[in-house]
Amino acid sequence: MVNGRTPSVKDVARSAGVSLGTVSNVMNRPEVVSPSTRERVERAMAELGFVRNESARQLRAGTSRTLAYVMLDGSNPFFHDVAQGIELAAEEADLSLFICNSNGRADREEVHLDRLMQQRVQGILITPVNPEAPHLAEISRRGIPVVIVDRVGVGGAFCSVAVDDVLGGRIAVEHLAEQGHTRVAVVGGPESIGQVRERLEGARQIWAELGLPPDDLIYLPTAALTVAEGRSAGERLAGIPARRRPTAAFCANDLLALGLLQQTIGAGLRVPEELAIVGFDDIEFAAAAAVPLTSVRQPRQELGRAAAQLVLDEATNPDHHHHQQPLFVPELVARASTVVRSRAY
Amino acid sequence: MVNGRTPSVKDVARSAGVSLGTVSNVMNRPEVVSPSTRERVERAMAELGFVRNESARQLRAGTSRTLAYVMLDGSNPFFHDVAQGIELAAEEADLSLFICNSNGRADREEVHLDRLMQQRVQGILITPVNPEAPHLAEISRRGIPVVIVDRVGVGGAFCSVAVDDVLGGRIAVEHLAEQGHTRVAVVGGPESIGQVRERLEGARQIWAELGLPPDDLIYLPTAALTVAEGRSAGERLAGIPARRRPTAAFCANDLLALGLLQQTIGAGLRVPEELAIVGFDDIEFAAAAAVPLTSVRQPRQELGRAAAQLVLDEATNPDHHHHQQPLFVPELVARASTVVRSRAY
DNA sequence: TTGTAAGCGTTATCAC
DNA sequence: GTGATAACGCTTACAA
Repeated sequence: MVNGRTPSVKDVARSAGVSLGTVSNVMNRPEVVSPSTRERVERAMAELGFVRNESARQLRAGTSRTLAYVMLDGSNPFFHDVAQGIELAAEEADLSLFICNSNGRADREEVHLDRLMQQRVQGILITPVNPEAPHLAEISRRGIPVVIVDRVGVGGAFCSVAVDDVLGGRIAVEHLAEQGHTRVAVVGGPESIGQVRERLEGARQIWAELGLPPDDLIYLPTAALTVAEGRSAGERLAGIPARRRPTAAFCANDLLALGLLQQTIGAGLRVPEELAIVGFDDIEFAAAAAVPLTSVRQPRQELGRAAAQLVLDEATNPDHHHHQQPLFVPELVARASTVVRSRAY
Repeated sequence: MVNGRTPSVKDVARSAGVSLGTVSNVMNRPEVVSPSTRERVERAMAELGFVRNESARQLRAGTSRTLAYVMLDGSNPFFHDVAQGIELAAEEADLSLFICNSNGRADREEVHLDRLMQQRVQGILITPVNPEAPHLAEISRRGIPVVIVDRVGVGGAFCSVAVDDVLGGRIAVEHLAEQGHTRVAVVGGPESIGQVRERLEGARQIWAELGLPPDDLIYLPTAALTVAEGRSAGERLAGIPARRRPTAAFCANDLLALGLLQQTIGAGLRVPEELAIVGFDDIEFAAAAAVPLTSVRQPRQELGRAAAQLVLDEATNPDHHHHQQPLFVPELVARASTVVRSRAY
């Protein structure tokens, strides 16, 4: 603290009896300054409590040290796990991570993106409300690397990291069919969400391939991917006459599945004996449910980590030209909500 | 885009045929520039795709437009709800929010705080690993407002926003006593976490006041506040001989309670008939459990919002001198995990 | 109402 | 190995 002001390189230089450039060298290329002066400078820094001003650094250097992730739904732990993976990768690259949450609203998303551009972040990771929204392309055109997370960018306009959602829907329903179910509900919505669309599509595909009658795959649409909507779907399910009622349900995500599970058990039905349930994402709370939930596992942290690596490559590697769109393979984790005897978590 | 470079105020000025200062005025004090020039400038900005450089702004203006929150545990939804409350308040003040996660590790916390100081954030909200750590006081001394969230700052050194944890422990155990329980387990740890210490202390206080024998309040320590530790506590509980076994448990947070609930139901016991369970925090997943969980509710978003207001007050109000430490009153939300008939969510 | 110019704290390019 | 010095893009007096 120098005279009420927070100390600058200039103050450090004066206090250490060296020039301003030397102080900068100590911070940015320590190998170029002699050990003795370096030590003197470092002591001065410590004494004055010098903290480098990142704005000035960034302005001069023209390069920021932060990445950003714009989440789609902050109340879904899935996205926090993704964020955690990004954070790990960012940490390794010695970068800070800005986490924002659009809460599924396009206008909030735009506000956040706007701010991030002003901050000149080094790259933006985003699970977008709509991957085709023009502002995303616009940002990319400005030279800020954009990577779509948990969704495939359209037309190869961006790098993206995602899981094969269609395949995910297939293995979920295939698993139910293997358990002998011949009337299955698919629960999810709104279909404006791409992930939902594809998971449901996968379910329908495999159902047809298995030669099962289309009418026995019953679609229960929901207004959102939330626990509450899962409960409401459960009530609708209960309203179906017993001989037409599905014996199993595939939910487009774990939040829905948890809600459905709660409603079902609360109504006195046994899971999986009277209703088997499969979720999607495999968040931690899926395994922690009273009846541990079978779920289609996404490699949550890995998704984030891979996305961060892609964005860094695009930011720093001059011959990053063709956008990459790796698709991870989802994996079914069978637990007690579909398998009668197993108590495995 | 000018010449491959991202356009600056200078470019806008030239393109609009005005001076650089006028462009700045359009952004910062539009009322001072005539409508016609303003419109001309705005058109030029749009045409060039001008985006203000926040680093430069911050460097010159000496004031940053971001707040930061350092969470204690990113895998606990409670903290995300707090963060959401902060974000709402930040949004209203037109500020960005940096979210970091120390994951309970002091070293990660320091790294984050260091970065935040370099960014010259306007204020730091933190649920610290240890509120007495010297680096917190150090930051505060430098003039960056620090507000402790979900914990009371020691010795009035900081503003803080928290819930009365002792009271929370009291109402939880009082509720169990009212339901007729006379042997109760308290589950939680490590005691190095202040919140845990106080919640357990409240439980012991009321137990003594009710005149119940100390030996009938059985402490089951845990190594962390996680679902897995809750399960493990459940196993230990099951190992207690039936006539000594508690008929109810108070868990220091909902994650533990959820784990305990799962283990208990998985072992074939009925909740609440054979074991009643109370959690703490009232995260969304508490209400969503198969047997909806009774919990001590913290006003999660409100906590964040209040903390943000405090930090802003400290940052902008010159006569913010005495640190405020509002204590919110926790509230018991009774659900099916303790109350036999109720199916209320 | 508009224009001019002096920095903000840092980095990087040169001479020394 | 070290020390001046010119930017970086913006805000804000102050002058016109």
